[in-house]
Amino acid sequence: MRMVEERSGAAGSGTRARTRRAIIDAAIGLLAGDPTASLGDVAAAAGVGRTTVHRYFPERSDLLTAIGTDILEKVAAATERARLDDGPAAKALERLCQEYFELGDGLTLMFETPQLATWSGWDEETAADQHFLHTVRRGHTDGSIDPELDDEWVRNLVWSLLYSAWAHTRTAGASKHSAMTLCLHTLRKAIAP
Amino acid sequence: MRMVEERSGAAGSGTRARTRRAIIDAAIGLLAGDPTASLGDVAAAAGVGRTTVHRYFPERSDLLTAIGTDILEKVAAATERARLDDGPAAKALERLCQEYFELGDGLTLMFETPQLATWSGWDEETAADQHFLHTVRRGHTDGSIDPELDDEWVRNLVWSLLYSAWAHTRTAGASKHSAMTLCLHTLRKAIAP
DNA sequence: TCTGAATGGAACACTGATGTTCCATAACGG
DNA sequence: CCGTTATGGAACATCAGTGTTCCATTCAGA
Repeated sequence: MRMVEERSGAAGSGTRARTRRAIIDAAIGLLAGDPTASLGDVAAAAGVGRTTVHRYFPERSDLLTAIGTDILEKVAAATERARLDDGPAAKALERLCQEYFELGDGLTLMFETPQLATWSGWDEETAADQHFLHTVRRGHTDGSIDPELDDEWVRNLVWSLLYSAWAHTRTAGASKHSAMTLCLHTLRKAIAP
Repeated sequence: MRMVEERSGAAGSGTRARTRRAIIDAAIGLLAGDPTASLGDVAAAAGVGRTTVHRYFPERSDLLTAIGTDILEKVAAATERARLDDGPAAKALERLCQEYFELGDGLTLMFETPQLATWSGWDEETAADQHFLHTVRRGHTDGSIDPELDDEWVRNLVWSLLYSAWAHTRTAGASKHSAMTLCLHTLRKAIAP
């Protein structure tokens, strides 16, 4: 008999948690490149047997859900770190941009995998999303963000720029840093009043 | 015995050409929403039997190739219409943006379907692509485009903005016109020196 | 009208992914 | 060190999509 560790979806720490993470991380990296990759591929990428993948995620959809949840958590954490309420809203968005950029493949997945969006907690406005939109509106009043630009438009814009930045590192072989510089430079000019 | 009409991939005009178009158009609309849609779904969407689809495109990859070619042609035509060499480069890009916007679902497909990009004539620089990059560099010298912005970055930026604009019409339920206005407004500010 | 072209649908074989079960082995942890 | 726990791999049933063949029917156009 063992302690009940998995009470709220978060597995206890130990061997299981580590394996679980390995599978999710491998899946994110792999699916970002090819959303149709098979579970066998995921298993291979994670360095575990296909059976083990099924042991942790009985159905493919279970894995997708876990990935979705995982990314949402990362987004929430990144939003937290950006301290959106500090200083001018425009500056806050730039900080957020940098934080989100670190999500890497998770970013690509959110863009290219509508299947993830199918899962429940997505278009239902996240707390992070609400916070983002609110910050844009704050920018409208504190004069640091162009009032012509809709809050939802700014959100879409930020995501697009981030996607572009990643694409830029791949297609133009630019360094992460220079891509981020271009990204921030562009964002700053785009949202300036 | 009949005239040899299909000499260069472009089927002759008549029943065959019309059916072919119906299939390609349906496929573009469907795959934009779900890149994994089956050929049976495509057939249903086109209002033809699955057998007929296979008659025109023996393998799935043949259909994908045809779609890729079709979109490339549309892009080329749109580039033509934008008259990139007329007036200030920045204005030229705005015109191009408007033309590309009309590609609709084709736009989404180019973004979300790397499988299409797998096919030959993609990252091999298209004439349209060359023309685009050249126009950006022209903008650097004629002073209408921020010299800080790499030509490839501007290209990625334009595509991202277009994608954002379409996403905006869906998520925010904005009209095509207002989305385009935001898009152009943002582009103008982003590339201004 | 009349003929060849175009189509739809059924039936079939084939393939790759999925999900399950079972068992032997390896690793972990007390 | 030993028992519990986790794992890998093989074998299997199932399923959906794919691609093919054949035939009866419909349609287009001369």
